[in-house]
Amino acid sequence: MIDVNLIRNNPQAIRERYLKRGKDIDFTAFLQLDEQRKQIISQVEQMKAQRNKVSAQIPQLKKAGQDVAQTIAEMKALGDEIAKQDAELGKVNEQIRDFLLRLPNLPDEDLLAGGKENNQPIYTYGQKPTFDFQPKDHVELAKSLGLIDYERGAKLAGNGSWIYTGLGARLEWALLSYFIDSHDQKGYTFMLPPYMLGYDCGLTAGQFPKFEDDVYQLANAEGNKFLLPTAETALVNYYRDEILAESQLPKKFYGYSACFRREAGSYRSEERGMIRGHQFNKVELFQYTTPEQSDAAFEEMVGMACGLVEGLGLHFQLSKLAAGDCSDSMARTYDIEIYIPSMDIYKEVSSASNARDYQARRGNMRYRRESDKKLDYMHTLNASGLATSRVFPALLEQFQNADGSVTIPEVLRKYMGGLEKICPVKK
RNA sequence: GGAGAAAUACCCAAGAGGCCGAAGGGGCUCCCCUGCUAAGGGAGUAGUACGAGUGAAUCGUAGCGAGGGUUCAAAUCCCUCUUUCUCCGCCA
Repeated sequence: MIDVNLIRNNPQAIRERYLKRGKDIDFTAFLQLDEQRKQIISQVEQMKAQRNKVSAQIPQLKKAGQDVAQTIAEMKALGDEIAKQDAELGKVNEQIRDFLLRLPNLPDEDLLAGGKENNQPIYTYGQKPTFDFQPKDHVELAKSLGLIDYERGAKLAGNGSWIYTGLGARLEWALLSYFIDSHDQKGYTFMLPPYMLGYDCGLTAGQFPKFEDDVYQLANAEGNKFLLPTAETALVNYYRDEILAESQLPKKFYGYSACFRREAGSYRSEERGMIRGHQFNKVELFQYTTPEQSDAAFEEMVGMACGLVEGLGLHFQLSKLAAGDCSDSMARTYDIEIYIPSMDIYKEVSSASNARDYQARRGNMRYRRESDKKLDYMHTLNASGLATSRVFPALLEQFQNADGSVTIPEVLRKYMGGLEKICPVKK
């Protein structure tokens, strides 16, 4: 949610900032509603003040032995009018709230306008691997090495599901362990959140009400629960409706969770195997900061995510996303795109974003400033660190050898009993 | 899943339709006394959101877990929900 005053003060300027996202938003009707709201509030509060005043007098009049029937009748009428106006106000407020909740975040000023085509690669690590043999894609590799069972995954849970088996499970787990150890060394606190979250979590994160269909809703759970699409959705709600002291910030967390996404209507046919599934593993970095701290925090988190991929020795590029390609809740996003040889494209394994105060406003998460003791909204930031299930296929493809084996990166070996190489299984 | 109890300000806690924005403690802040890591006395201590006003002050409205309802008037009565605790059952 953005600051309403921005719209009140200069709707044209805000409209222009949204145009960078490719969204033309007309605030005329909203501003009328906003005026209407103020009018009703003034009226209804005057009436309530009157009612409070007279109600306080009634017991005194009674004590004095006066007849209060007439006064009570008047107050009854006033009460009815108040109820009517309150209902009207409720409706207006609801419309205002809905409008604001559906507004995306304002993109940072320095972002290029437009969509994907205007994303800018700003850093590259390593280079495209070259093979003096016919390289396999990750699906073939995972099968021949006995790491993934796609068929039985589909048998159990349908298209878009797979099962890690044996060394495949070990490798996935090794990646997670590597990420976890790295983040812990940087002073981030490990969190394991619930996977089933209440509706308000989605509201704060910015997924709801606009993108309710992107997640799995739990039909017979108590309350309005859904399966989290990322640990961010949980972590961003940790301090919902709370006020922290400035000295407590920044708060640095990372969480692991399986992530569940419907991916309805996705490009699954061109994305074989584990590139896009309904369930995948991801470690997520998260920070709560003051506005002054958030730029530095963003750089730190991008750096950590890049560091992980570099530690694995995988070729990737870092892209600064154009305004229209940032997700709705985010003011700026950098993607780490890892190279997938079989597709000859770069695929996102990490998305680092600064939401600024957008999520904090939705979740009412504030801090008290030292300087003037006033309350202000925190900034929230997140970065995948990393999506294991995207790194896995890139790793298989980039580190495959002519004999069909895959070399395990140095940093993962201690998590796999020192194993250096995974070799094809004999049938 | 079944039965019961509870939710009040930073913390503990009173409160049972109007005199309650809320007694009393504790803590914290300031002041006095004393004088020196003790004790005593006094004062202050909802924060917040919204509206009006404005450099400010100030006024109003909401707010006793949340949301509804009854009433001229609700912390107080009624309904729904959430959370916590105790007991039983079941289970990793």
